[in-house]
Amino acid sequence: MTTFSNTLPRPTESELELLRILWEKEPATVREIFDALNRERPSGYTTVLKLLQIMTTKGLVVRDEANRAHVYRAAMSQDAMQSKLLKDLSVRLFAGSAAQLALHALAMEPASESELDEIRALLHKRKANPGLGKAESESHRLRSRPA
Amino acid sequence: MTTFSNTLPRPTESELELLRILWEKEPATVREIFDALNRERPSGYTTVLKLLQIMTTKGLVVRDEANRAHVYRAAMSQDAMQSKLLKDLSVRLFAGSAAQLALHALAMEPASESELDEIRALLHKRKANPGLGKAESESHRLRSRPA
DNA sequence: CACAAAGTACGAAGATTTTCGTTGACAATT
DNA sequence: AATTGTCAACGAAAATCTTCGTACTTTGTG
Repeated sequence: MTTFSNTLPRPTESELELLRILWEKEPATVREIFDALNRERPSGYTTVLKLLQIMTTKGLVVRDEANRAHVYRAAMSQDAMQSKLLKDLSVRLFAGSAAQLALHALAMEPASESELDEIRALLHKRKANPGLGKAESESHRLRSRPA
Repeated sequence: MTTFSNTLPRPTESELELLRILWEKEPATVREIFDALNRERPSGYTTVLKLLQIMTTKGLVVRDEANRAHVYRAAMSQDAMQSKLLKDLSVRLFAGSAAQLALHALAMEPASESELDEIRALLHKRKANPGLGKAESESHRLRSRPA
């Protein structure tokens, strides 16, 4: 097979759309994904198929070819992808500060009580244990810059 | 006159790069932006110029043509753009929940004490006055990953 | 005035993304 | 076996993004 880069490329707009569906319904066939997508917006079957093929070569999804109708899965969990893209956006738009990003996001929209509680809990843990990210999987730690 | 759409398009990768410089230095001429960009990465003068022209037609920047060297400004403040793109990402990746997004971002990277304080203050205000944001939609499934 | 410097406008090539038509393989049904 | 329906593979067109060369214009200097 082609050489593996351990860093998956950033999904494009449409690719992300399919990933969203996949995370919801995986594992899924092209037909299933196609149907789900068309509940949101019109699109052709082969369009979805082609995209999934491209995403396969990019490593964004993996497929099981055992049966005639191939079965697809996302290669990266939604959680991991969220981290990845957030980090990306924080660099591009918030000078690398995820905290600034978070603050902005919080100010933007009301949160439910349970969500607020979760955040409070996180802040508590943070206070006791500052500088502890959740970078458990593949993500490396950032040096905290001069405060 | 060209018809005005009140919603600006999402800036592309390179466009965002120029916007970042603009927010820092605006108002600025092409030369100034070009110089600043080349402190980060190599690029041609006309490349920057062309991009700015495109961004002008898109409405992402506005320019003052009074003098020979046109002077550019971002059409949208950094703050507004941050909100816009964050909202966008929350829809595309977090089922519309900016709070979930914020939570994820917080968990990702250590924040400074002052930033944490800011967040605490915001949470306080939120508690006293819930539903202060824009949308009151309820869409969330909470998930705290196994620590 | 002629020349050089600095600027904008234009066009176009290359890369990537998005979309879909067509083809051929396989399977189920008659 | 012939017909009909489903599917993956392929190629290619259309749209968008990225980059830069070339040409023309304006300003300042001798």
